[in-house]
Amino acid sequence: MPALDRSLIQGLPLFTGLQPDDLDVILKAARSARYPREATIFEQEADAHSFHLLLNGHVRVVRTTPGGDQVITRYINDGELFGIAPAIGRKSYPASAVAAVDCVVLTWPTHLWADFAARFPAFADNASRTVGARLQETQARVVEMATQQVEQRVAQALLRLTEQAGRPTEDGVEIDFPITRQDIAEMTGTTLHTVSRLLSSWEEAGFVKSGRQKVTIVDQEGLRKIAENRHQK
Amino acid sequence: MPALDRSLIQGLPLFTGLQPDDLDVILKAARSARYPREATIFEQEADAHSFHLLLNGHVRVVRTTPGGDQVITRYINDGELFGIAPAIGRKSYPASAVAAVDCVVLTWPTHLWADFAARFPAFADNASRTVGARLQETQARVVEMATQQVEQRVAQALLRLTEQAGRPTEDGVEIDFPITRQDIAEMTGTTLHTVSRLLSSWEEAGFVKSGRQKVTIVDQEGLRKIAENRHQK
DNA sequence: CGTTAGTTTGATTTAAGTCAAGGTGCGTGG
DNA sequence: CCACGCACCTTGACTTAAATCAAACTAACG
Repeated sequence: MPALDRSLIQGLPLFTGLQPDDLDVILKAARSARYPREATIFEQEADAHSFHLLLNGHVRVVRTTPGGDQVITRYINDGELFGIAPAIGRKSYPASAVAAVDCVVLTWPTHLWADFAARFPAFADNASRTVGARLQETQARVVEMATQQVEQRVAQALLRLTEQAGRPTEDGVEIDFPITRQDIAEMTGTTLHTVSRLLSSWEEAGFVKSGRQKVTIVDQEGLRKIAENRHQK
Repeated sequence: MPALDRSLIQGLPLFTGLQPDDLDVILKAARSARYPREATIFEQEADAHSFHLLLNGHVRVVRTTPGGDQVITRYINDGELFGIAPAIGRKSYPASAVAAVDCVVLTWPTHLWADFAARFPAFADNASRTVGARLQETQARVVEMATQQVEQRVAQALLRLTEQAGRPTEDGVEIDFPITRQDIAEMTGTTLHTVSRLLSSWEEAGFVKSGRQKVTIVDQEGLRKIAENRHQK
């Protein structure tokens, strides 16, 4: 196995403040793996033996309820940590992680988390900032779910996706991985039917273009008006 | 001003693993204050100059949306940190904190967070576990909002409140601070009318007793059946 | 080229919000 | 100490957003 090169990770926010030597130490302990589209990286409730960093690709984090409903907790993008349950004292993963496209992932055994945190304060710091940021985001989402209508939530979700995973095309900004109506429904707490109707009507109004597992935002400002409930009905 | 005694905080999970001397150092930097019922401890969007520990009482954390809707993010109970925005790299508070009853609060200037974290690894660790736990909780709440009906969410909210702030009485377990129908609505993303109707029907069924700003859970198991959607309609 | 996963759209139902009006317990000021 | 007023609570009637039910269409993949 060729050694992993530190250039893979040295630009990442997670590792700012670390010495090149530190990166090498960290990388030496990592295992890298590829996951094809739709492969499961880890399973909800499974023993949390590892934590992960997404080098390349997009990962869907999904919680399944006892009743069988699924909710997409978040999408993980290039350079982000995921499956960090162990870091916050959990024995098992609270959600499953599935590759939305072919992915390259670095993986470390859980017990190294504490080592890294102790040895590299900047790492501990950055990681804790990551968790903090996710808490903020998640709380914002609770507020959204509590106060906004489906239409606004779906518009907001699309805007966030374009920010995090948008790829400019001639028509506008396309979400850079395959995403179904069902996926969008699971992100926003609605049904695929409602999402389909919304996309149809937005397509008619010229805000988006969409097809099978594909959404392109044509008019961000227009969508933002919907998200903020400032548009003409 | 009399020095704060370390016995005030030494039993708290937040400080496990710290030496008595460490506690003294930490306490020496704290300012303690009392807040009467309904007093604002800090305001959303305000400059986050301090972080806080609730010694005694109950604090409501509330987010207000641009549209003026309010959502109760969480209740803080004895011994918990709050207003730790600075810890996760925020400049301003993302929510307001209001005393639900008369409260005693320890307060430190924000800049000490980094000092404490650097000087007392156990503190950094415990705090980071706290943030992690809140992330878990908040994500669970998103799932709830996305998949459960109002009835189940309200039942669940009451069960959580009794766990965190229940006081046994002859009738059952009473929530240990004044709480309105509106408050419960703001915790669960519904309206005071719907909460009122639910409480009325549960009172009739013998699951709860409630009055002005007061709720007592009489039959936890019964409520749990509702929360998990296992009850006879 | 057939099968299946994903999508669309119409019709109907329903959970919960909104609108409206009174009722009631409690703290305050006279 | 009492009564006045306000904050909180209840309940009925109606409306509506979004779910559910149902069916057909279509793109991609093997």
